[in-house]
Amino acid sequence: MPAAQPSASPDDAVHSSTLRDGTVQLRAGSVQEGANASRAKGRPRSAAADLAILDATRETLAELGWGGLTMGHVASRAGVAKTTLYRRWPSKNELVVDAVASIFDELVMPDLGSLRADIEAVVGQFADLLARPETQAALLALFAEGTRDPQLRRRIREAIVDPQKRLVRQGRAAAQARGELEADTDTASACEEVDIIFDTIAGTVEHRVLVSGEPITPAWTRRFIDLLLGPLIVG
Amino acid sequence: MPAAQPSASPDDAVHSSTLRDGTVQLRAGSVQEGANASRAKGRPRSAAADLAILDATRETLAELGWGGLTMGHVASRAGVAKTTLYRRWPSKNELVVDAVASIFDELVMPDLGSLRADIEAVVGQFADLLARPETQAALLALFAEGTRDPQLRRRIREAIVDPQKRLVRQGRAAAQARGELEADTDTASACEEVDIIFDTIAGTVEHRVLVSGEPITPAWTRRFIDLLLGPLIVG
DNA sequence: CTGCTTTCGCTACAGGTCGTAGCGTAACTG
DNA sequence: CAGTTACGCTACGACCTGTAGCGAAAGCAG
Repeated sequence: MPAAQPSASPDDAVHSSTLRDGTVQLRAGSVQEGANASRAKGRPRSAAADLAILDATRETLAELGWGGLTMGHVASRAGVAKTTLYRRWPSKNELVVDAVASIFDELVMPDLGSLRADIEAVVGQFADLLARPETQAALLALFAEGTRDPQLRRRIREAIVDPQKRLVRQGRAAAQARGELEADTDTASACEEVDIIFDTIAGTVEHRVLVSGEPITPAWTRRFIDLLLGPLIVG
Repeated sequence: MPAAQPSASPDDAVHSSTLRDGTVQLRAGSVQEGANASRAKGRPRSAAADLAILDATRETLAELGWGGLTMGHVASRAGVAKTTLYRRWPSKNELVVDAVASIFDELVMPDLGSLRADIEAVVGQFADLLARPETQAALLALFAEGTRDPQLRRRIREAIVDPQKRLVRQGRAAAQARGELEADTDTASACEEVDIIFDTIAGTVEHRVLVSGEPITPAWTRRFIDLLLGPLIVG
């Protein structure tokens, strides 16, 4: 269990989330402003090193894939000592989660005036994302590790999966406002609906691209949406 | 690229499938019975060792997961020298493909009298399969490696993915015979339809179980099928 | 400016895995 | 019997992991 110390270090929360304890700390001025509880005593960590490491991780991932990604390799590529990596991330998995999570933030729900057009646009964005080498190499490898390590799976869900469910919620809300979808009856049922739709779209596109290895063409997207948009349309 | 030589050895085809050439040979008495073309000169390979290795692979996979699976570990567990593994499989990936492929052969299309019931049954079988530790540990890890190695991806498709499309074809044919689905207009379009349906069902269930980490309940299955069975039903 | 604290890069290390090579032996064929 | 091939064993070099110790650098408090 080599991951013990870094979570005790005060600034693990710098990269947006928890390591193993449940607490999430925002950066900013911590609890009391003047006090600076346990921060800012000695030499501060180099923010430039953080960025260089994450960039080097993404680049190496794209070139050599998951198996070729070595902590030593990333370190030398980032112009940083290997020990510096281990001071920030306890293992390769955690590093890659942080390096990859940001990629998915570029997905947006456009609101193009119809549910079909909205889904088509998001599927297209997602397909483009999955076509990139670093995403391809990282995503399934992360998911695979997640099946073994519940802690890691939780982190993946918090950092990558769950945030993207906003797309489904936004798309549903827009379609409901247009009258394309019925309004929600109860909240719990709506949540399950969101989960199902998300698993369906994400799972199908991932399976198509990453497993079957076939590209996402506009024609395919149309047929896929034909399959989905049966019982959902109200009129 | 250490995987070059073993494929030259004459009996790589012994384990049920191809290594890198496209040919698939069953074991049994090979092509001509008396002739034994290029086989049977020296000491034959132990079939018991093959089975022991594949069993040991599945067991180790279930216990230690992909990361914990070591060639040396598998060898000693199977009561076999490590070199014997490398004489048969060029790498861990290839070994695991063979060890896992057979698991999926147990899926069957039941023909229960309605399309909904058929899908429900197959989804249930698939969910049970994905709940097993060795499947969980292996499947995503294999897919992940496949994104890096086109050769391996082809093997995975041939050994694991494509064979299961029979389920979709059988289910569609049965539903068409019952009049639940329209008959196919042209063959190419039907093939694409099969691909889409397969990616959708497999991808969604995998995403639900392996990524979201939520169980497949009967209620979930019903809602998922509600989502699918819109435009497909003819009446 | 002088301590105090923490991070930095560097080197070295033990432990483990990979995949191969060489050896003597076992099994099977003609 | 000789010839051929697989077998188990041992050893090996190369690589990666994650940690430890060192001197130096970078901030902050007084």
